[in-house]
Amino acid sequence: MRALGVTNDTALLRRLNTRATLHALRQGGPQTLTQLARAAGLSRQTAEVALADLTERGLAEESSPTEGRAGRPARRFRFRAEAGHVVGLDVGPRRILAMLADLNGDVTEQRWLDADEHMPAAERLALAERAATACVEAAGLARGGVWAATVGTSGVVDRSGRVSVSTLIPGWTGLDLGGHVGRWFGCPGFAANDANLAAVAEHWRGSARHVDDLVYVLSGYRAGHGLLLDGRLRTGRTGSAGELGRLPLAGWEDPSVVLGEAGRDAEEIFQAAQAGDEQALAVVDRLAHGLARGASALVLVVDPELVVVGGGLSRAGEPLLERMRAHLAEMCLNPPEVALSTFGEESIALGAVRMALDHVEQERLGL
Amino acid sequence: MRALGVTNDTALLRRLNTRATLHALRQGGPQTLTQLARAAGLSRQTAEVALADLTERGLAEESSPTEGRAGRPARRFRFRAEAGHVVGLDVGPRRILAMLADLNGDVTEQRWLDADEHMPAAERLALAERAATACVEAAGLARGGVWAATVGTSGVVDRSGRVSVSTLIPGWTGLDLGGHVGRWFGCPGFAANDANLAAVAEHWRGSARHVDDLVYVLSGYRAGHGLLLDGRLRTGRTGSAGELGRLPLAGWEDPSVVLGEAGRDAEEIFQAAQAGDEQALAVVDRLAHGLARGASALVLVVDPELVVVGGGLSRAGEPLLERMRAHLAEMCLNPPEVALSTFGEESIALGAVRMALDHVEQERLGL
DNA sequence: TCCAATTATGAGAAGATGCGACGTAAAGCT
DNA sequence: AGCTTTACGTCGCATCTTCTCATAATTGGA
Repeated sequence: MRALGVTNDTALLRRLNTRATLHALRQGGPQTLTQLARAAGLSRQTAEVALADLTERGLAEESSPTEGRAGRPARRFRFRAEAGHVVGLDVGPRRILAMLADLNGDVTEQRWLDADEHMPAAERLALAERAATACVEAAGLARGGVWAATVGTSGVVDRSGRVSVSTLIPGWTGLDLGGHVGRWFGCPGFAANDANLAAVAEHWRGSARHVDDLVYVLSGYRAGHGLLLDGRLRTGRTGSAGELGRLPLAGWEDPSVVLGEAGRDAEEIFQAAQAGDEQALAVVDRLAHGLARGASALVLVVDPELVVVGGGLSRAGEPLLERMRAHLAEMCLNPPEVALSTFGEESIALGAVRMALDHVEQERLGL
Repeated sequence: MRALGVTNDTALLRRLNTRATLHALRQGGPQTLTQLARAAGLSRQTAEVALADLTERGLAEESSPTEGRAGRPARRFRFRAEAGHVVGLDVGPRRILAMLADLNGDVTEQRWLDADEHMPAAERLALAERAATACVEAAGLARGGVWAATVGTSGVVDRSGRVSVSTLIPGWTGLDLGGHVGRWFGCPGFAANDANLAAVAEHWRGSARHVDDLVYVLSGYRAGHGLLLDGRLRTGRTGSAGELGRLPLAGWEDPSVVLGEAGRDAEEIFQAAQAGDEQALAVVDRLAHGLARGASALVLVVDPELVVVGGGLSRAGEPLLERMRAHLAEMCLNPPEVALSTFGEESIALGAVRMALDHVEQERLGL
């Protein structure tokens, strides 16, 4: 029970109202003083004071004085999204993606780099740093221009940003990933599980925009489940929430085995299935069954509104979804909606950006 | 995004400070003005104003003027827990328990009534109302003295307090349980799943007091799982979170079948197991295995800190826990702690009390 | 070109709240 | 009875918000 009796003087009011003004400014784009005051639920004078404060902190700026309407031209303000930036990284077994985004979360730079599955940890880290600094330099940011950074990776990542279990990436287990990335830019650094970050991205701007309880199924080469409840990430005590590896689910089939038995290239099967090929559809059905088995455990446990399917198998598209819906309907009392991931391969880095922004908004913007 | 720009004037400060004062008053018991001010982080004057407000609302009272210390006697204030009451009910297939509690959550009246498994819904409801009103009348409460009421029952209960699925109680499906109990006392009425309420009770005052992420396993005649994350109940979109009934878990055994095969009375087996009887221990191990199977799904999905075991099988005590720990350790990467329920048969009604209090604290006390 | 209409600004007054300081009251102790 | 101790109560001041009203800067039409 904190945040109650810390400083309930008028300074708190001021902070609250500045926060409300900043929120209104970020939500509604460039606005006049009067519009901002109305949006924030404040008087014009109060909004003005708040904006003076924000301007001094570099977060707001008075912009183009007017546009063609009757009456005295209104003062317009805009949010200075370029006042700070965050870095989001996806460090996978085979590829690395770095993104640089401004305070609006708009991605201004991004770099893909290829990695090797067997690459040692130090080399992979160096590659990730190169991808990230390339973005930062391309944007011409000064030292201290990165306010927070987050890495997403496969494996179990604990609250402190340390990888506690990683089976896919050599030398990864025990690595303080969050600490490393923070040191690169002299800013707070975080790390999280890839499926969890993908879930965050979908909730932020993707298929799960209007949903607060969702399960993300990362299928394919990297597998895992992400869990968002009440709009917040659930990683569990040790960060291993959603790691179903050892749950003895009856009748589960490994996707790679299924695809192996099919004897055709995955992409080929997916296209054939979308064209209506019976044999390919049967393969997709078996894949869907496997995904639904895993997802059903999460669905039965948390009863979410939506299941978002991402990762390699999601390239099978609508036929896969349709079969997953059917299988989930058999396995669950109240089957949730099922949707495809919006962002595909970029979702993990995008979720990392969002997580870094969460920190910035809370700590530096005081939101 | 609300609660930002609603009324950020000084009245908000006042509400916040009154809230802080009330919080300090409830936490620390009867205290002097100065102590209260310090605990709430306010000046004495501000605390005084807040207390005047609370006194007017009947929530605080100036009590015994002094005790034997040097100096001018301090004014002492106490929280008037008797200003309001809540009702918590446990309506099960065979028994009904009603509790009346004051604003501190202290149970002042309680009544058990026997029901029959085959009793029609209307009759069961009438019995529940009788149990509850008996408590209210015994306490001599005036009309309007009950500020909120909650019922716990087996089955799936949705957010609105309606029973959407009930297999154990005839006529229960579709019943607006929350609405009924609210109408009895002319107050807000709520209903929730029994295992969930038991989890709430354990988190409130039981084995899970110091833990915010927990899974409650209600074992035995009534089965189910309760889920608390971040200290808050997770019921899911439709209220069916934790209903694993249709999860195809390999190697799961029905407890009643296990006990049936054992050929002895359950109570007898539990006692023998606690005395070290090998055969009885084997039965307990099979039961523990079944419970752990179900619990493991929840544990793997949400990675909680603690699993609390309640319900009939929990009477097997420490041997059951010990076996569950062993089985969970096999099934989970990071096995959580396992503990026995503190409250036994009263946990559901107690959780109902707590849920009613949650509503009262939020809506009537403005906490 | 000038004037009315329109819209927003800017300054001042009033109301509410919180806090620090200082004098005062009420007890115990010698 | 007087001193010490502890807490009370009042006063004044600072902060913050809102309301009001006069003023400024445009547009559009006569």
